[in-house]
This record gives sequence, structure tokens and C-alpha cells, in this order.
Amino acid sequence: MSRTTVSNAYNRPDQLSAPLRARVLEAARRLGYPGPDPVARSLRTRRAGAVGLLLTEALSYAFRDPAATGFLEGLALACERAGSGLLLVPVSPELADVTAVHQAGVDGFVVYSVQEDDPHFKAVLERPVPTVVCDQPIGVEGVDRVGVDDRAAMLAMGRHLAELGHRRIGVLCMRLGPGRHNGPADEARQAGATYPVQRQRLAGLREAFAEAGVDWAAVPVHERFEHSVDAGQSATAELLAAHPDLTAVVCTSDILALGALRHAAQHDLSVPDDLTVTGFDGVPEAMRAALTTIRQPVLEKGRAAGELLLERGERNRPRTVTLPTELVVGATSGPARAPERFFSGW
Amino acid sequence: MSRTTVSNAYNRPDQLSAPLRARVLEAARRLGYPGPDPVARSLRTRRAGAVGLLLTEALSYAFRDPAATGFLEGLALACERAGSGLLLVPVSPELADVTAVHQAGVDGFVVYSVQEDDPHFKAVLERPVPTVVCDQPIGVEGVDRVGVDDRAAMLAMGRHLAELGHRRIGVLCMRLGPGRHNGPADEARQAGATYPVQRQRLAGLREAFAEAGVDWAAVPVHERFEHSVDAGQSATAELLAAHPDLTAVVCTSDILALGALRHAAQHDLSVPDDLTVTGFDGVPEAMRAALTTIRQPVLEKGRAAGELLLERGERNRPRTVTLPTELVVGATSGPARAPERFFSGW
DNA sequence: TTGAAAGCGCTAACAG
DNA sequence: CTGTTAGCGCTTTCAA
Repeated sequence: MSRTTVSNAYNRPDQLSAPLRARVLEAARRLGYPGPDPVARSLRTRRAGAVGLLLTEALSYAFRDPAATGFLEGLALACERAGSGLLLVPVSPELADVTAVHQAGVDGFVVYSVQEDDPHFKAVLERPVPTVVCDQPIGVEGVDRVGVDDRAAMLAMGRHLAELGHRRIGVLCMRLGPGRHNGPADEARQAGATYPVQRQRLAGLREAFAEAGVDWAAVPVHERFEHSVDAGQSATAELLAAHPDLTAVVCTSDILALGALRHAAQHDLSVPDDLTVTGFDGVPEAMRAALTTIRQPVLEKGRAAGELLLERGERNRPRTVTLPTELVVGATSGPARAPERFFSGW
Repeated sequence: MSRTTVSNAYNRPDQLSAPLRARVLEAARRLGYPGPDPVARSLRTRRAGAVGLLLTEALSYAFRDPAATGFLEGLALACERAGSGLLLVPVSPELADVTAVHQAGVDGFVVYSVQEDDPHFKAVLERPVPTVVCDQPIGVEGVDRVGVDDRAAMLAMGRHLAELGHRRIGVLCMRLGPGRHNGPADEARQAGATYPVQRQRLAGLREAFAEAGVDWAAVPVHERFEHSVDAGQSATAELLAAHPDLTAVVCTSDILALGALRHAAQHDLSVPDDLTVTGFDGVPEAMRAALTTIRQPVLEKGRAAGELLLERGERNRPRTVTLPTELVVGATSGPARAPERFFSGW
């Protein structure tokens, strides 16, 4: 009996008679043959049957960030439908060890929100497989992208706040660039941010307040390396200590905003009467807290990224998918309090 | 120049001179050679560099269940440390299509909480790679397992409730066996449960109440196919409608218990004065709600599973890891209300 | 240090 | 319907 016959027995049941196939499978079982080796098959067919996922953060962090899990859920959905596996590539974000990217047996990569010039990302680009980026980096040649219009979204948020009379605002943002920077981010650092998404969000906000006649140079922006509720809380404390006159804290993520809310609660600041707080993302926790935020379709982003990568049948399709966002006015934004009301407790 | 030299240039820099190596790499770049093909390398070295993960539920569900994400986080941590990828195997839980398991190029499988006789699990066992099970199924020969003592944990919970004077309790449990069953689960169904974890938890509870002289046959057990807060809520409504005299609702998961709490809140039942509610797992949401529950180290489970699979150096290691659990008495369990206090509003 | 040869396990042409 | 042949791209002895 030849190898072909056995191979056919497994892969193309219609190419041989049923009894013969049964005989083959029976013999295989008797001999303890575990079926075709998937790696050898992949080598031969030039198809790994899996999509690689590259994240900025440590793999384990992704499961703690609700926006990331939403994305993962959507991506997993798309992979399921296509019968493709999802390989989480184990990169140590601080380390520039790229072997994991080289070692990944995948048919393509999805890159989720990584820094410009990320070495792992560069390694991905060198691999001869298609790549789809979600969110960041932007404008990489030959690479499809799915994301939202961060600038426009934050512009809408800024206008909402300006309409409410806010003129003295503070901003909490996520990591802007290299280094474990925590604290105020001056305009130079803002301009040099290697995370386009943060850059865009700040730009949108700046534009909205420029319309209201607010000088951006006077707007304090505080950066946090870690993305967590705790980080948001401590950053808010810092921000308000330095600028007691602020009427609103604008955060570039819901997680940070939840930290701001926690600070407010612990310091008997009434939201929104004493302080307006806003977020970005629209994660479940934030919606439960009635946070004023920008909702973006995180699950759809994952699904779209997966589909872009897996359904490569049709050429000439859009190489960029921009999903819609929505300003959700919750219970944490209200009219700016009168200028004379100060709080010494900060 | 020979293949060996090129291979060495990539894999064993110490086997050739630095200048030669540079020359090779330079030439590779010039010729557009993307580096060694990971699949071919895997075939040759007989190492895929990835761990496969098999879940009961659809891949996408895993990201929504906090216990599962905790497990994933721990597993991802172990994989990171070992430099191994984590391949999420796309199985459609309802479908018995096993090809995804056959197709996965992995060095081993981690199986998370699947049913006995799950066809995907069977397919995993046929693969000639090591396998580690978390939670379920139990007692599979030649397969390592990490889990907790579900029976003992629930025994402790039952005793806690019995001490508080509860005698008329109702139980909400997760899927017990095949079929989309929703509603009361009689003793036959309980005994025939194909999910050992649920079986064990019920057994522990039964034992505790037997000690208190309660006949298990009189304890209503309601099953839900779906594992969600909504399911817990509707099951609680059903349970209390059929048994208005219950003083406690014992849930085999926090998610279900959160649903019970929601039902109580929406029906003006005071917890724990009118009704005691308990959960299982100790997920963050539940701890925030001060739920009385059993805390189990979900992250550690993931990490232990990964380590068991990846650190196969030492032989004669324990083939089973049983992690500790802890009864956490929160604010949702209190003394049973007096028998005469009934609620007609149910 | 470098090169030649062997083969990991499989599938896709093609010929019978 | 079945068998023969030829690689997929790599690493690893082993010899030069």
C-alpha cells in the first residue's frame, strides 16, 4: 500500500473506495499511527492554518484589558469561522528578542496597537506573509489597517466639553513614547509621541479647544506608562494637586477615567458637579459607571482585522477599514463649575 | 556558500566567524531571503514552539468569562517564560469537527475544562504529544491534571450555610451534561453529569447538608446551559417561583450568583436578610460585590498547567496538582430567615 | 571553521 | 481508483 493512498484516506475520502479507506484507517489505528503530522503537512501545503497575533504588552496583560479582550473576542470569532488557529506570539515587550516572531508558524499576522518602530513589528514585516494592523502604527506601506478616527472622536468629545463651558481642563493619557515616563508630558513629548493613537486623540482635543479659544500650551497633559485604574487614580491626584482649578479631566482611555472617578469618590468630589470626567473606548465597566466616553466597536475591530487577513480572495478591496465611533454622554460630564469655586482639599 | 553555513549564521553564531556571518546576513537581505522558514525548521527539529489550548466553549466565549481569562493569563505567563507560543485551537463546540485539533502544529495541549467524552478531547489524546488537563475531565490515564478539590470546597460552603441555619436551599448549577437543558435537574441527571466539576460541587454540598439532616432529594437543583449573568438571573426567578420558601440560593459559579443578586435587587429582596446568595470562583466582579464565595486561584491554575506541560525535564514529578481554595465569607450570606417569613411577591 | 549528504513526514503531479 | 516520483526548506551528523 502506498503513501498516497494513506494520505488520500485522510484528506480526500472521495478519492478511494469506502472499504479501502476503512481498511487503511483500521491499519493505522492498529499500528498506532497518529494521523498525518500537521507540521509536515504545513511544510508541504505551505499553509500553517493559523494567524499570529502580536501585542505591545505582555501576553498576559491582554487578558486584563477589557478593550483588548473585546478585540481578541472579535478576532477569535473571525478565526473560528475560517477554521484558523490563533497563535499568541510570546513577546517580552521590554526585550527586543525577536525570535518568537521568526519562530511562529503562521499564514499571516495581526498586529494590535503597537508602537512605531517596535522591533517585533519590524520582524513581522520581514516575514513573507500578509499583515493587518489594528490601530497602530498607521501609514505602514503594504499593510492593511483597521481602526477608528481617533482625532475626530476626540474632537467631538472636546466640543462637548467646550459646550458645557469647560475651559480649564487637564488630560490623562497613556504611554506616549519610549521610556517609563510618568508625569507631565510637555508639548515636545506630545509631538514626538510614537503612539499615533494617543497623538491623534490629543490632536483632536487640542483642535476642539482651539475652537473655544483655549491655548493648548496651558493645558496640562499627564502621561502614565502603565495602563490601569490605579495609574489613572494616581495621575488624577497628581494632576489636581498641580492644577486645582481644573473643571474637567479628560482621559484617553476608560481605564484611566475609572481611576479618575475613584480618586473623586475618595476625595468627596462630586462628579460632575465638582469635576467632569471623560473616557475613551466604551468598555463594559465604563458603561456601567455611566461614564461619558467615546464608544468604539472593539469587537468589530477584531473581527474586521481577522477577515481582512483571512478573506484575501477579493483583490482591490479597501486596504483600510475605519469603523465608526460614538460620543456617549453619560453621567460624569456636566457644566463647568463657576470659576470662583475652588477646592483646597486637593 | 553552503546551506549549512547559512543555517549556522542564523542559529549558531558561534560556529562561524563574525565577518562571515555578517556577509551571509547581508547577502540574505540583498536577495530578499526572509530567514529560515519556521515550519520547515519545526519539521526538522520536531519542535513546534507552541502549546495548543483546547476549550469547551467557542474561542470567543473564553474572553468573556472572567475565570477563563484568569486562567488564560496564567497560562500565557508560563508560555511567555518558556518562549512558547499559545495556539488557540478553533473548535466549534457544537460541531464534532476535529480537523482543527489534527491541524494544530503544537508540542502539547492544555485542555481547559471540557466534558467527558468530548470528541475534540479524544482527538487530542490521539495526538502523540503530552497533554495537561485543567479541571475536567478527571482521571484520564496518562494525562496530567491541575485543579482544585471542588468537593471539599463546596463541603465547606455547605457547612457555612448549615451553620447559619439554612435548611431550605436551592442550587443553581452550570451545564451538567449533553443537550441544551435548562431547568430543574433531577437526581438522575445530577448523577449522570458528564462535567465532573459540577458533579463534585453538588456532591460536596450534598454531603454538608446530609450532615445537617437535610434530605438531598428535597433540594431543588436548577441547571443552565448558558453560563452568564442573565442565565443566573432567570434561573433564580424560576427557582424562587417554584420554591418560595428557600432561604438560600447556592450557585456553582460567581457569574450565576451575580445573576441571583440581580434578581434579588430587582425584586426588592434584601441580601442576606431575605435571601442568602453564594458563588464559586472568586472572580473580581464577585469580590467587588462582596459575594460569599469560594476563591480558587485561577491564574495559578493556568500557570501550573503551562509549567506542567513545558517543564517536562524532571520526571517523577507529581502528575496532579491540586491547588488550595478558600471560603470567602462576604456580605451576601447571613442567618436563615425565620420559617414563617414568606414572600408572596415571588 | 566550512561543505556534502541525508532525511524530517508529508502531499501533488502524473502515470498506470 | 492506486502507486511512483519529486520535492516543501530546513538542520544535523560527519568528513574535509
